[in-house]
Amino acid sequence: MSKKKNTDKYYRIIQAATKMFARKGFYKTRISEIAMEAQVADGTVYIYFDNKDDILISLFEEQMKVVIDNMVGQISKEGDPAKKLEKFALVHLQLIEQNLDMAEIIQVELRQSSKFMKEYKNEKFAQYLDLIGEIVREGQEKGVFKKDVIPGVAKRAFFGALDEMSRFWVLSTRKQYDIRTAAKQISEYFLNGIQG
Amino acid sequence: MSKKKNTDKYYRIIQAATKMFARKGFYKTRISEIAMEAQVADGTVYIYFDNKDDILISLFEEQMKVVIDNMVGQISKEGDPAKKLEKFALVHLQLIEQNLDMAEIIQVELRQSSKFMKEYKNEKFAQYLDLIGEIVREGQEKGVFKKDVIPGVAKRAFFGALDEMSRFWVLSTRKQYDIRTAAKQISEYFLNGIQG
Amino acid sequence: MSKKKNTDKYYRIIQAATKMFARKGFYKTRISEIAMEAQVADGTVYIYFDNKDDILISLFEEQMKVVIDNMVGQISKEGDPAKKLEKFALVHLQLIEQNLDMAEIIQVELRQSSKFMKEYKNEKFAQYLDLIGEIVREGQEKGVFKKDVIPGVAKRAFFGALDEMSRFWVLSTRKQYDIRTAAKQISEYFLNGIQG
Amino acid sequence: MSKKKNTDKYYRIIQAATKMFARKGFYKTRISEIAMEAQVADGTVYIYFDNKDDILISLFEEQMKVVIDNMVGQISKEGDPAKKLEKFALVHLQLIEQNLDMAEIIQVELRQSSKFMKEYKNEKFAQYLDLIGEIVREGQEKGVFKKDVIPGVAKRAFFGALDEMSRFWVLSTRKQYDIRTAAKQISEYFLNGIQG
DNA sequence: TATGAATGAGAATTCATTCAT
DNA sequence: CATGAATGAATTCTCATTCAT
Repeated sequence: MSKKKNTDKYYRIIQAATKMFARKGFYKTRISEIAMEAQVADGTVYIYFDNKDDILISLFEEQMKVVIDNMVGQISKEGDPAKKLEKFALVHLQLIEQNLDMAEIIQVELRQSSKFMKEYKNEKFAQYLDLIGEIVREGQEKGVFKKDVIPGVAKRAFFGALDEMSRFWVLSTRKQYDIRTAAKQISEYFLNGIQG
Repeated sequence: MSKKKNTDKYYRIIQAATKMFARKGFYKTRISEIAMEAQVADGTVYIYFDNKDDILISLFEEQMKVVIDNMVGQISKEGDPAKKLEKFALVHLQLIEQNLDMAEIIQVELRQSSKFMKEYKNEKFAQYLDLIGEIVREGQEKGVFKKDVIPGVAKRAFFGALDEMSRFWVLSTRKQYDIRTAAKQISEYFLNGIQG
Repeated sequence: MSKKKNTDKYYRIIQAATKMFARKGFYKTRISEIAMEAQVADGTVYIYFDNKDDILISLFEEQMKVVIDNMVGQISKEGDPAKKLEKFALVHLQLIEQNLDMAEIIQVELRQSSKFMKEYKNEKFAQYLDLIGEIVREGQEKGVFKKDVIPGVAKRAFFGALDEMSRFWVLSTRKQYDIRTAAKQISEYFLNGIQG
Repeated sequence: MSKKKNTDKYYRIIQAATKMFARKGFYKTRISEIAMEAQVADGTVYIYFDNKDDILISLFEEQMKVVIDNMVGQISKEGDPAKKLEKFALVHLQLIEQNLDMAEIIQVELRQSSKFMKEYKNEKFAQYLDLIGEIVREGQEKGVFKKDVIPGVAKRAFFGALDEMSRFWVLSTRKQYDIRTAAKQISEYFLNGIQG
């Protein structure tokens, strides 16, 4: 009964679910709507996924794989930790912009994951967050970041700042600031503060 | 037909819902569970609220009123914008700590609000966010914050940093850092950056 | 626990119920609506009536008392059975016209009585119907009506003709025929037939 | 989303609903009872019908289609308008007798239709009534019915007479008159009157 | 008597999931 | 593999009725 992956229909369902979850939310989205959007029968969804929860998790992990790989590739090109943080901010916001539906799901639906799926340990997200933690640690080792900065706090603060910014992006219809500006601002705050 | 407010039962239901929504999430919480927790009959819930959505909204607005008043009072005691930001961070995390259930609902359930309640304009949240925006603007006017900081970005970045931090708090069972430390760290990043 | 009758509130509730049942139907009418219309509290309704069914029955019997007395009085003025039938038709339609709400309840809601109130024997209605039966019998005895007419069939046929006519009246917004015309036509059909 | 018709289950549900509505009335009948009677799951009912109202309407229209076709066929065999009326009376009562459940629903439940279904325009019934109106008009044209008879009144009077008669039939447990007698009597009243 | 807040049994409807074809 | 009709458990909300004040 193991589910088939990496097939055309599997991805069509993932795509359809991404779209529908983003539009209507996880709970308000019907399996039949996903099936219709994916142009398959309702029952077919259950050939590829165990249940509704499984669609959400799969969708998330599938995309985070890509996102993390992408991010790791981009960051590793930079040597300087400060540049790496700047790059992270930019790439993060760009990824959001390129995949608004996915971004909305991560921000809105997946927050609930701890509630509705007790067993789901969101490792992919921890991994993503740690990319920031690693940069901070590296900066401290190289002596360019303050020693008293706590990486576990800093990574959350930095990610949170980006995340809140992107929520605004996702939800607002007309974008007031361009991505480069926002990314630049946020990394600047973190690196040098707003105090002048 | 207008619903009774400011009565004992009204607040008992709000309390019960806060607890249950935090534990099980909005969708997984049954009206009957809220009623039982509040020690009223199922039908009684509908004397005080229009429907399940109304409970969530009411609960949120009721608490935000208190939170905003509280925060405004605390900040106004400080004269220096930098001190105000520090204070905001500390008070925010303290409020979270004192009301973990409410915090969880705001962070997890209310994010969905834009999905399941198209009409609900979350003005209280915008108001709260603007408290930060105002501090930033004030700091710029006083010449203590950099001129090129965009208040609309900074307020989100700062709130996001605190919010992500507190999510970690809310969700993790054992607290690794104390609140004062976290608040101090985050405001320090924003004021002076992590670069040293 | 016997219910008080013949009081101001009792009649106000009867009036309110008549209006609401006619507008919305028995099942769709809420006790609270009747109470509001009667300007009494919900609980007060139960001081005067046992339950919702009891309101419908009381309302019906209360009005039929008046209707039957009225009809008996009017008919007894006529000596000729044919004239009596004519009179019956006219008075019936006039009563309907004067009390459209009541008419609607009799025609629509009370038809259901045998369904929702197994125990309710609609004696008042049988009594009303028998007024016609009596006229027929009298006419036969006097030798003015055909001997082979079965009074039990004739009374139903005559009443049914009037009733269907008045349903049309009650339900249609603009009246196409005046009452005297309709009453005259119907009694004419019965007395002399449409064949000519 | 469009409902399936003309399937085995569709008709089984119609049959079950006809039976239950006739026995207990529309409001007192539970969907679960209809489902059980039809030997399908509760949810299955909603595959074939939008809601409870829709069952009642569908049931009625489905049967009226048959009744009207049947009646038209029978009447057209007669040439003489008087014979046609006689035939109408007989066939109407026979149809009632053959389908007591349906008859009860039409007489009792559907009277409420104008109340609980504001939008439902009972066209099938108007059509049925007009069969009588047409016969009357035809009779007048052929010079066998009086000129001053108003077809719109006569059709209601004739139908009402039959309808009231059949209500008696439907509701009474033991039948006192046979159908042919009743039909003969009623059409005789209309054609030649009871006056002799 | 009169009130109206509270009750809680009850019912329509939904929708994730299954499984015969 | 794919289908989609069928299932039936589950849940919100209603409203007649009660009863403490």
